Amino acid sequence: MLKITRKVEYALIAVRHLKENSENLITANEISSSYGIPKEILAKTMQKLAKKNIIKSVKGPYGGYKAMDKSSSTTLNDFFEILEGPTAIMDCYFDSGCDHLTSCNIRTPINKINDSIRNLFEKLTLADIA
Amino acid sequence: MLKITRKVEYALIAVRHLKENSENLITANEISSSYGIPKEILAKTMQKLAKKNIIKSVKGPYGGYKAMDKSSSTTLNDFFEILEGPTAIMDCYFDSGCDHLTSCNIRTPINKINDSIRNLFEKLTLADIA
DNA sequence: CTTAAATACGACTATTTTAGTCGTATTTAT
DNA sequence: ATAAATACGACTAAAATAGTCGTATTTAAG
Repeated sequence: MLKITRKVEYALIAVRHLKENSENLITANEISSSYGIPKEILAKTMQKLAKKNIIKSVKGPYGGYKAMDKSSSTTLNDFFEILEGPTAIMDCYFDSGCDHLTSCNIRTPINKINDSIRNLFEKLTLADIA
Repeated sequence: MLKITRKVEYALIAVRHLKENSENLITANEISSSYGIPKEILAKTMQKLAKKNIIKSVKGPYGGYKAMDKSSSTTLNDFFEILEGPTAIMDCYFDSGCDHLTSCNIRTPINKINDSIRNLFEKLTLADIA
C-alpha cells in the first residue's frame, strides 16, 4: 500500500532525463531503451504530460520531447493527478459514495492525515525531483 | 495509488471502537456487524493486532477484544507495518533487487519523499486517530 | 508525392495485488 | 460435554496495475 505506480515512476524518470538533456529533442524510444522501460507505456505516459504542457512534444521524424520550464510550479499533487487522477489515501476524501459514512468513526482523522500528505506533495515540485 | 488498504481501514475502525467502549470486551462479530465489515477478514486483522499487543484478546465464550493503553506510543509506521509490512512509496527504499538501480536517476529524490512520509507517520500515533 | 520516423490514442490481455471465503483447531465459561 | 469465542492457513474472487497491439496522424527528407 501507499506505493506510487510505475506510470508515475516512468514519468519522473522521463522528466528528469529530459531536463538533463534539455538542449535536445529526446524520443520516447531513447528513454525506453536507456532505462529498460516498455516503449508503448512510456510513450502514452509522456503523451499525457505533453497534453498538460508539462513537457513539449514535437511530431514527425526528428521529433521527440523536450523539458519545459514549469518544473518549479508543478507540484507533486498536480503531477500525480495528471497521471492517476486525484490522490487520496481513502476514496471518501473525494468521493462520498461510501455506504458506511454514517457509522464511520475514522473519517475525520483519516482526512487529517490526507491533508498532511497533500500538504507535503503541494510543497514539493517537479523541480525537487526531476 | 497511495491508498491505504481495507485491512488498515478495518483495523483503525476496530481500534477506535474498542477505545470508545473500553470498559467491555467486544467481539469481532459485534464490530463486523456494526460497521458492515466481513467477519473473517476483520477477525484475522484483529488477531494480528492482538499478537503485537496493540489490542488484548480474551478467548472462549464471553471473550473478545479490549483496547490497550499503548495508543500514544504506537506510531502509524508501526501500525501499518504490523498489518502490511514495511511501508514505502517505492520498493527500492527497502529492497535493492531492482534491475535498473545503476541507471536510475530518481532514487535519491524519491527516497527523500519517502523519508518525509515516514517522518509524518512517525509523528502520528494511534491515539491521534483512534 | 511517397516514405519513414516519430507522436497520439484506444481497445485489449496479462499480471499482480487486494479482498474475501472456507475449513479446522484451540481455548474456556457454563 | 457444549457452545462461543479467538487463532491460523489455504483457497478463490475481484479489482487495480502493467503491458501489448493496432491504427491514425504529423511531418522532415528524398
